[in-house]
Amino acid sequence: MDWDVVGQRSETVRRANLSAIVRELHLRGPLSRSELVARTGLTRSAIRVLLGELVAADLVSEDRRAHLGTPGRPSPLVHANPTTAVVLALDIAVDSCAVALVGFGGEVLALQRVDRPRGHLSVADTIADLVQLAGPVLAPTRGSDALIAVGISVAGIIRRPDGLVRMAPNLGWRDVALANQLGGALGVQVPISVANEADLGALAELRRGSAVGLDDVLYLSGEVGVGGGLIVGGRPLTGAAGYGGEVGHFPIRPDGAPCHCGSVGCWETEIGERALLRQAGYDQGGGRDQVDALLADAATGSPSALAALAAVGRWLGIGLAGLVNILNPQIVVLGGLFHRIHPFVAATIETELDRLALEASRALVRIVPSMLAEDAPLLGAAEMAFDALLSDPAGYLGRFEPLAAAGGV
Amino acid sequence: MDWDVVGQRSETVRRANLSAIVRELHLRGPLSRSELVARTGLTRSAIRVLLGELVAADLVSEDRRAHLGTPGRPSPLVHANPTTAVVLALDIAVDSCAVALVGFGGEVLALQRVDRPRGHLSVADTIADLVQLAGPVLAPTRGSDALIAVGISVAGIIRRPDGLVRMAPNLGWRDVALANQLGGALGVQVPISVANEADLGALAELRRGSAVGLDDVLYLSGEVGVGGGLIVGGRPLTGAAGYGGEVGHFPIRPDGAPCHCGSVGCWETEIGERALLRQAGYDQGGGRDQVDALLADAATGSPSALAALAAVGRWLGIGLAGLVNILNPQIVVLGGLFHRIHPFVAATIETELDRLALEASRALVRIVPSMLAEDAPLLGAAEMAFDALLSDPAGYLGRFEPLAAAGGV
DNA sequence: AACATTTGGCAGAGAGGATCACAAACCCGT
DNA sequence: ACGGGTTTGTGATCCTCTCTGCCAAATGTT
Repeated sequence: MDWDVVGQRSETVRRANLSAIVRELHLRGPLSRSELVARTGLTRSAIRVLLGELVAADLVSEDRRAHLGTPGRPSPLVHANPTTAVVLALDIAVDSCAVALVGFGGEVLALQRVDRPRGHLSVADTIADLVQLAGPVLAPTRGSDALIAVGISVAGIIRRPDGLVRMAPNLGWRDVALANQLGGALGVQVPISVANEADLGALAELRRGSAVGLDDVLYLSGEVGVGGGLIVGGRPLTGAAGYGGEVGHFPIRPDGAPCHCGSVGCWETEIGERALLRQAGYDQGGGRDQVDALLADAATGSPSALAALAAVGRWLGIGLAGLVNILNPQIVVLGGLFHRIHPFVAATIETELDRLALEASRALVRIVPSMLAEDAPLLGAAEMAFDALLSDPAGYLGRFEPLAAAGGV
Repeated sequence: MDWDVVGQRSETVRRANLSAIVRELHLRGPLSRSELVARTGLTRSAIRVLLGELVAADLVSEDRRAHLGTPGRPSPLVHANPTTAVVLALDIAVDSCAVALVGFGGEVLALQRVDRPRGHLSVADTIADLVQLAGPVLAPTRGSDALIAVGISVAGIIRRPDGLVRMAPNLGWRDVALANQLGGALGVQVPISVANEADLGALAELRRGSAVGLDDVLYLSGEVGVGGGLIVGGRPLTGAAGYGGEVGHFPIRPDGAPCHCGSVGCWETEIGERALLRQAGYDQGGGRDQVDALLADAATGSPSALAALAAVGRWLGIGLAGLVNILNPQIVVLGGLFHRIHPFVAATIETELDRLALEASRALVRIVPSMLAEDAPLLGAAEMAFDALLSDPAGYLGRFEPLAAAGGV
């Protein structure tokens, strides 16, 4: 049921403390030793020993910090080494594919995104595209042990914990064991995890974006469909099998239009890309270019474009009011399509929230556009890939030591 | 952000292990020592030392178990002592008030419920009623240190962590600091926690009811209003300030009827008690008696009663489909009103779920009536009151020792 | 230049669980 | 009834990890 039904021992303490240090350095950036002491509540001695191991493993480095004018012996600045441990992140979106190499500490060492024609691309073709894209990005890591994991974001319903792609309607996929196939194609031997694009967008905003430091977050993702990523009490809501967060398929208008999912009146049918384009009189299947055109027209005051945005904004507000009531989040982050239309819908959303949401929850929530924009799911995939290192650094300490690896015991 | 940013030490390990043992005994009932060894993963030696402390504090006892036919030395049965540590639970519902005394291990030592006329009862009157009700129940604990905490369930929106009753529309309360007032009136010096009735119903079903052993649970509560209690990843979803779970106010029919909360088309306006009674042609304000009459009529085949139940069942299914999509729970537990009408709506709900919910999540969820029925929130309040003991038993070890208490150090 | 302040370094202490050998208590077969 | 096999409780000792306390180092201040 939870971690605490399993017995703890001294080793557990070490692991937790090492994890706390590594997590702080990865998430909050460089810190002095004394700041680490303050943050973790450990003593200088304990920090020293633990840091010693991390330094020996080349995961972190200590630098003499420039004098900062305070009395007392200066504390060296500890920072994560971005090239000792890196992860590969992949994003399989509807209009594009992307790949990134992210170093421990969060530095983005490389990032490539290519647009793709919309439509049902086969799994094999997609994998070929990704391998081609990842090749040069991955090149610097060949021959070293720096690559520790791969994370993949997919616009679809993904089963946890095995990462099976149960259904990706906009890709035309069903029950695809993506991790296995990609692992072989990429020629990497590290763990590969797959997750839903919205869930990873939420994780990215939580760790690197507009929700840093918060515990209860709703990330709303708009690709062709509408997805949601939920952070509850500081941790991702996955549900029983990883299918949680599908807010786009709440039947918000049960007498409304049929949804491609088989249901009727889903929120997506009112706020999705197709709904927006249809109401504004654009080609529903046109995708990204059509949305660009719509936004350009709206900027020049086109009444039909503005009316369509107002309608979508209204339905956005209605649905968000319900979700705010259910989840009582501190922040709602608008990603994807909603990030792009945010300037045109922000006021309407606030109005609807005032009208419909419970006062207590309403007063606490802010609605903001995504900070990471299009790259949120990609960077979230990287963060997911770092999770194993962050929660148990001890398991990784042996693998980076360049000297100890050569010599025997 | 989370527990693991704070440094761990040996003492933490002891606390966690003690907590694991106490939790197992409280939640799973009597276990042999060897079963505890298996469950916690600790060694016999460690279990022995930890149990020694618990026995010395009189929190648990060891009995020679009746021989059970297996070879090897028999392992003594360890069980929680129900009278060493007890909690008082109070339930302030719309139609009734209840009080219970629950012992460590979960035994209900006393339970009293009294009906109350519906309407706006003052805080002072309610407190007086509760004190009168609690008096005899609490009598056996006077003069001892057995009472460790009080938990209160209220049909309203409660702020965490201080338990302020922000709004209880069916009681007519607003911003009531209930814990302070009740503590004085009851004459107890122990911590008092207050929480929402649906949240506690969910907790009770998770620990003692139909959701035992599950991690993702939606408890749907129907008093006059409709509330929800969510268990996500094994722990309660509270949201940023404790207001989470208000599923009754999802705008499921935005062109529908105004809700007393100020919004329009809330789920509650379609499935709440008033909606049920209205559609069946009964007095909306009649409350419990009217519902009983409706159910009796439905049992004899009354078309209007059955039609109203069918309509409510349909809207129940529609809303649950959305919630199942969002939360991907393993189980949905119907409490309160929905527990009572379950036989009449179960089939309709399942049909609507088949029609509207995403296949992946739909396949995993079961819809069941509450096992604990009317007492779920009350028993949940008791479980909440036990939380401090379960998560840090070490803090309580000193207070029960009858011998050590007398002699000083 | 002397002092105050903060921090790193290091040895010893303390806490807590694991290990291991042994004894106790049960079963079963003869 | 008796001895072997099996499982479990007991207790001494060991191992791991952090804390405590003292000293040295590095900086600012007077």
